[in-house]
Amino acid sequence: MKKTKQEIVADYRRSAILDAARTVFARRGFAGGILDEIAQEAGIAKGTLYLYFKGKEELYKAVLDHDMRTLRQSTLNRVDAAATLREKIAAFTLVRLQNGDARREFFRIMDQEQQNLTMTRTQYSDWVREPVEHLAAAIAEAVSRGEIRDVPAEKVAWNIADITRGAIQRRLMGRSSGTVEEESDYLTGFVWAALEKSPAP
Amino acid sequence: MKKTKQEIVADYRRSAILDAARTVFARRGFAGGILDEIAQEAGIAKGTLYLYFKGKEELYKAVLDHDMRTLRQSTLNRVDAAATLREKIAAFTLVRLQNGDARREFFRIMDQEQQNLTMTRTQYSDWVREPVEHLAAAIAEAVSRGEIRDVPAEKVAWNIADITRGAIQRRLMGRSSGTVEEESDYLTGFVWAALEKSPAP
DNA sequence: CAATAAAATGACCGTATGGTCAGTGACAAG
DNA sequence: CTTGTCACTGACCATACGGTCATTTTATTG
Repeated sequence: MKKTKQEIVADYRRSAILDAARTVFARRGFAGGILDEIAQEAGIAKGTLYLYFKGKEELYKAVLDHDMRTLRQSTLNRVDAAATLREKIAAFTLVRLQNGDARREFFRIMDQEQQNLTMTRTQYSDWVREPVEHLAAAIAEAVSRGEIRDVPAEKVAWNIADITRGAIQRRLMGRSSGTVEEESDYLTGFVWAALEKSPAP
Repeated sequence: MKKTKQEIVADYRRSAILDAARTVFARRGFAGGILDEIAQEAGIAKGTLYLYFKGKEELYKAVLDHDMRTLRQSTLNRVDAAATLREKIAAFTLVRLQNGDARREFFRIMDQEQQNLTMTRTQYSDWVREPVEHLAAAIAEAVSRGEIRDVPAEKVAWNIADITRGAIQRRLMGRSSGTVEEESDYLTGFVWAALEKSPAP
């Protein structure tokens, strides 16, 4: 069924509001984010916000939902598509770094989002955990195949997530000059050196 | 010169206020932290807060100042005291983990503190950077001595800081069961495997 | 074009909270 | 005991902000 003109306009408004909200929440956090400012940024009046979202909290959740879902999905896709463990690690770091560069504002929100919104935290922390656990499974399998050293798969997977996040943050703060590919290569190489059984002398 | 009774009481008040503020800011962040709540937690009236601090921002900064200074100092002491690179890495991870366990509230604030208080950010980011750069120097030196592989010292130092921070966060969130010593040993071992020149097969 | 419906607006309201200050009382000095 | 000082108090104020809704603007229909 074709979209009516109203639906198109409504979709456009909705995403304009989400973009504005992302910008403002990234700048000031949840508690500090001001709805008047979001409305202005979106080019509408404050009252209009309430035609599309129930209130501040729902708006915030809508931003997080959308962006985290996207990040989770693209990470899973690329990690699962990779054939070898090393490629999976490279894929993981690269997707995250690319996302970090492309959607700075969302990553700023992610950093703050450590404890707020306790109600829905389980949901979000699942979305964070899932890709890491896919990595962990691949690591465990590589260990059992004897491809790499005997390491605790889950811990290592989280370590990979941690150094990737750190690299992204340093990029967001303006340090670190190279391309995301270079950064991903470096990270993958570092981790691989820790996993390798016996590098040639 | 001996402290007068007033000075003793004043010191006590001051630190009670700092403790209360740390608790509340850790729970609700800067924007959400309520001065009435801090006063109640400290067992004083709100007006009294203003006898000891100029306002909300100064109070927040006082907490961060005190705790970050302490963390920076204890990290530097222990890292610099360690003789070998491996011991320095172990020292770094261990102090941070110990601090993470002992001062959960401060670390929760740290996590949130990514962009607020832009004025003083340079100050704080120096305090974060300094210990990492001591590590980096030790790594660079070990590289030039041929003790470890040829790695980019600064990057590796930040990677160590990143995995340590991640480990602390997972502990704060209630996952991860072992002692801080076990965790530190694991992290050190992981990093060392990545740095080692040629492990015996 | 008129009539009607739908969408958007922004002035307005209530509440929460950072900050103030006139008043209180505990304590020290004499 | 009296007096003066000063840390302390909490009622109070001003402001900011989330949320509402009567009114206005825009779109649709006949």
